[in-house]
Amino acid sequence: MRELIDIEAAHPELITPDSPTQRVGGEPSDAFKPVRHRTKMLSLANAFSFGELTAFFNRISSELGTEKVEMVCELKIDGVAVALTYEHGIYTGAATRGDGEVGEDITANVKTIQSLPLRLFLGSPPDILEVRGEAYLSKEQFKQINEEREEDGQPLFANPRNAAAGSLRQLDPKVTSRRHLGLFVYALGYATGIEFPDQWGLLQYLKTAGFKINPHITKVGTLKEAYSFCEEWQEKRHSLPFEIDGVVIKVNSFAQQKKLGLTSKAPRWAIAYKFPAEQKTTRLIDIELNVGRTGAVTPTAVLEPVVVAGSTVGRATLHNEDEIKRKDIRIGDTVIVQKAGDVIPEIVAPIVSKRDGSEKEFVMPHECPACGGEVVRPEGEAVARCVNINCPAVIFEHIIHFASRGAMDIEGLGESAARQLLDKGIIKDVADIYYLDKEKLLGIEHFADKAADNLYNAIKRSKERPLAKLLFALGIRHVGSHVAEVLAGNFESVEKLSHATPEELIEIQEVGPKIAESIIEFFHENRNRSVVEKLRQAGVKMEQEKPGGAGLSARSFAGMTFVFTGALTLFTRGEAEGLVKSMGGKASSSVSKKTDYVVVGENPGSKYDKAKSLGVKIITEDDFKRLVSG
DNA sequence: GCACCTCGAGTTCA
DNA sequence: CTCGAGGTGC
Repeated sequence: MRELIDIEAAHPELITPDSPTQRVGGEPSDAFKPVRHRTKMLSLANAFSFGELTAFFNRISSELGTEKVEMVCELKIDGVAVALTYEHGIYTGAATRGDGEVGEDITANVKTIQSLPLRLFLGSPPDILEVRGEAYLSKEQFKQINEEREEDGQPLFANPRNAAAGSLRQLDPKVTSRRHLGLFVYALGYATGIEFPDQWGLLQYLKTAGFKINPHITKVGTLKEAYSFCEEWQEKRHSLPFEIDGVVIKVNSFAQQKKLGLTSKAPRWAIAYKFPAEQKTTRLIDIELNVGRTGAVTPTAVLEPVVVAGSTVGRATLHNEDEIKRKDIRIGDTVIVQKAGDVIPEIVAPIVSKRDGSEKEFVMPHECPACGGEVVRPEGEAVARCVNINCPAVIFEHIIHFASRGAMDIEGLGESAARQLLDKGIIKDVADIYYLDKEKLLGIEHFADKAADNLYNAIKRSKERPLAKLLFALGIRHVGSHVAEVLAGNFESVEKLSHATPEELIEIQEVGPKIAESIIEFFHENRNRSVVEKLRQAGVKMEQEKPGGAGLSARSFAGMTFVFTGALTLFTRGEAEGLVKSMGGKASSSVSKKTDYVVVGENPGSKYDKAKSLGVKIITEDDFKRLVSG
C-alpha cells in the first residue's frame, strides 16, 4: 500500500483514476469526513400489512386523480445506503447516508467494491452524476466473516447489514476489500443535463452505464399485483444469496412522483413493504421505572435475555401505563418480543395461555422511585410525572441534557462526571457548571490533569453557543431544538423572550397556546430566573448579534417578498412561508422584479430560471435558514 | 372538528 | 424507533 501511494506521488501521470490497480488506495485522511449530500437522502415510509399498503395506494390514486398508477417493485436489500458521485463519468466519491443531509466520506472503501464501475460506459456522461444504492454482504460472505471473527475471538456481527456497515467504516481499505461487498444502485441523487421519464427508464440507464441493478424488479399496474410481488418474495427470500427485509414500491412516472411530492423525511410516492420482524418469546421478569428530565416516569420491561434479530435483548420500553394496560402485560408474563425497525426492542403481546396465576398487574406508583416525591398524572394525559422540582433524578437528567450535543455541547460532561459532581454537592444546577475550576474538576474520579483541562475548556467554549442552543438547553417544556430555533429567530435575547406576552408568542408561526404558556411559566418560576441570572453572571452569551451591514436583519423581513421553488427539505413550504410572514415579509408564488429573494430547494422549476433572467437574488434553503435564525 | 405533519421526549444495544 | 401532543390547514 505504502509503495503504491509513493509510486503515485512520484508519477501521477502514469495513473488514471479508473485504473484497475487503483481499487485500494486513496487519501486515508479524507476517511469519514462529513460530506453534504447534494439532495437530501430520504428514508421511506413503511407498510407492515396489506391494509397499510392499500391505504398508501388509495392516497396516491386519489391525489393523482386516477386508479391507474404504474408502479415499480424492487427488493429491499438489507445493507447500507451509499451515495456515489461521478464527475464526467469517473468515480470521484462516496458517502454514507448519515442523517440524510450530511454523511461520511467513504470514497476509498467503496472503491474496493469489485462491481463498482470506476468509469461509466456512457458516450457523453453528465458533468456530475450522483446515484444512490445499497452496499451489502452476501449471506455467504457474512457467514465466512463471522467464522473468521470467531476464530480470532472478536465479537460477531449480528447481521449482514451490521457487518456491511462495519466493513465500510474501516480505516484501512484493504480490510474492506477483503470483505467482498456487493452493490446495487436504485436511485438518482443528482444529475446534470439528463432527465428520465420514469423509474424504470432510470434503472435501465444505470444498468447501461455499468452499475449493477437488482435483477428482481417488476413493473405493475395494480395494488393487487404489487402485493403479490411482496408475498412472493416473502416466501422466496431465503433462496436469495443476500438478505432482504422487504419490497420497495415506487410510483413509476417521475411526473407523478413530482405531483405527489415529499415530506421532510420520505418521498410520498414510495413505500417500503416490510416483512414481519423476527419474533421470540421470553419472560418479563420485572418492570422498572425511569425518571426523565421532565420528571416523566417511564416503565421499562426487564426481560430474561433473548437473542432477537441478531442481538441480545434484556430491556424494552413500555412507554406508559396505558400502553401496558392496552396490551394487558403483567409482571411474570411470557411475552412476544421483536425489534422495531430491527433496532429498538418492543413487546408485542403477552401469551395469555401461558399464565399460571402468579402474574402481577403493573400499577404506576404514586411515589417517585428516585426521590419518593409525588407522582402526578394529569387528567387526559398519558405520562405520569414526578413533580418534585428538587428530584435528584430530574436534576441529573437535566444536566445531561444541558451538556448534550444538540444543546450546549460540553464534551466531557457525561453521565459519570455529572453524577459525581452532583453527589459530591459540587454543583446543584446547570449554572453551577460555569463556576467550576480546575481544582474542583480534579476531584472527579478518572479525571486526571488532562481530562480536567479539557472539560474546563469545553465549558468555557460552551458560553458562546448560539441563542437557539441555549434556549433548547434550558429545558423549557415543549421547547425542543426546532421550536428553540424558531424562538431565536424572533427574539434577540433571553431577556426579550422572558418579557414576551402570551399574545406576542402566539403570533409566531408554530407557537400555539401550550408552548406560549409553558414559556411564560418557565420565566415566572423564581428558580429558573435565578439560574438564568447565574448563567449570565458567569458570562454565558444570552443574545445574538443581528446580521449587520447590507444584509438582512434577522428580526424583520418587513416589506420583503420571498418566493420558494423546488422541494424544500429543511422546512415544509407552509413553515417557510409562515416564517416569512411571522417576520413581517410576504411569500409569493410567482417571481417578478419586485421579488427580493428566491429560495431554491431540490429540483427547482421554471421560477429558478426566471429569477436568474430577472437578476433576482437566489439563495439556498440553508442561506434562508441562516437569515431566519440570525 | 378532524386529518395530517412535525416535534418532543424517552429508549436499546454494541 | 415509539407514542403522545402541539400546530396547521381543510
